[in-house]
Amino acid sequence: MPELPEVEVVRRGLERWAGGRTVAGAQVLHPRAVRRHVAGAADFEARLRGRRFGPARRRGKYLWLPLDGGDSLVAHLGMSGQLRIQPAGTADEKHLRVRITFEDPAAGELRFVDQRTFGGLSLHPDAADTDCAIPDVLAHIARDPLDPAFDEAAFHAALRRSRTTLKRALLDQSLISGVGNIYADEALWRAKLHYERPTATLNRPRTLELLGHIRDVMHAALAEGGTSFDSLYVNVNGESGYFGRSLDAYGREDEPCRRCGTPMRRRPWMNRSSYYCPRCQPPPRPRRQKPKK
DNA sequence: ACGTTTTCCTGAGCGC
DNA sequence: TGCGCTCAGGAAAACG
Repeated sequence: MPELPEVEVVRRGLERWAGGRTVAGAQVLHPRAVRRHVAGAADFEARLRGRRFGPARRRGKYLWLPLDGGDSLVAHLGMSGQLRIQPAGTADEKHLRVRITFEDPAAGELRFVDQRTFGGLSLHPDAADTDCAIPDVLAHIARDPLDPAFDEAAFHAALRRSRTTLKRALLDQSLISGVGNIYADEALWRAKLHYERPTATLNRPRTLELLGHIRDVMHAALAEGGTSFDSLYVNVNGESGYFGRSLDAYGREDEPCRRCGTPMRRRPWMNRSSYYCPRCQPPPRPRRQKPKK
């Protein structure tokens, strides 16, 4: 389950191993892996041939490689996606979905491997109305907290304006991108905030503190060289990262809170789970709807 | 227009 | 041994 730091590691790997190279051919082995390329697998393959990759870019968990001529190859790893550079002739992975070969085959081929096929590749033109070059399909994705241009004031204003709850807001890609279930729980634990706290109750310093914790937990992951929760994630060099040792909240049901020792809790939340410390992160007092007599 | 729910997909893990 | 069930996850479509 790659989160933003893992995706950043993949970006760096793509930049080093695919940037500047020219595509010899592309082979789609599973149509679902290119389902977001609406013109279809054959079109995807045809339009990649002969194109040269520019420097790899990222926003949130989306990756893209600009192509000479204007479009970009957009990638999302989903839950189980991997991008790997493999020597030509290496046995196909069981869940190999797309293979991209280059005009300099000695430097290896690019493979998209994805067991659960939530991820995928597609080609898109750049958005016309943005100051920075970004594929049109990503124009609605907010900047991520590691982006120097992330607008903290606008994020705080959005929290104040909205009537939603904290974790929902953290996972809302139009407000802030790149925060997944794991790091949302980690950052909320660090900030001692409950996941169902109404966003409008945060004052500015509290919002900034929460953003600081999000960045801290992501930087910590990056410092470990890109991390992951299980072996499904592999970076472009085929090395798997692991951040499990550093998790303070996610997956720690019934284990003692590392701050106060209280057993951590897990609660069902939006068809998944939220982990929190009931003492450090007390639930918000239910808003009184109508004063009962 | 907004917030919420459902959907997509596969394999690991579990109870029986 | 194997069946059927639950769970995991991001993001977009569908729903209210």
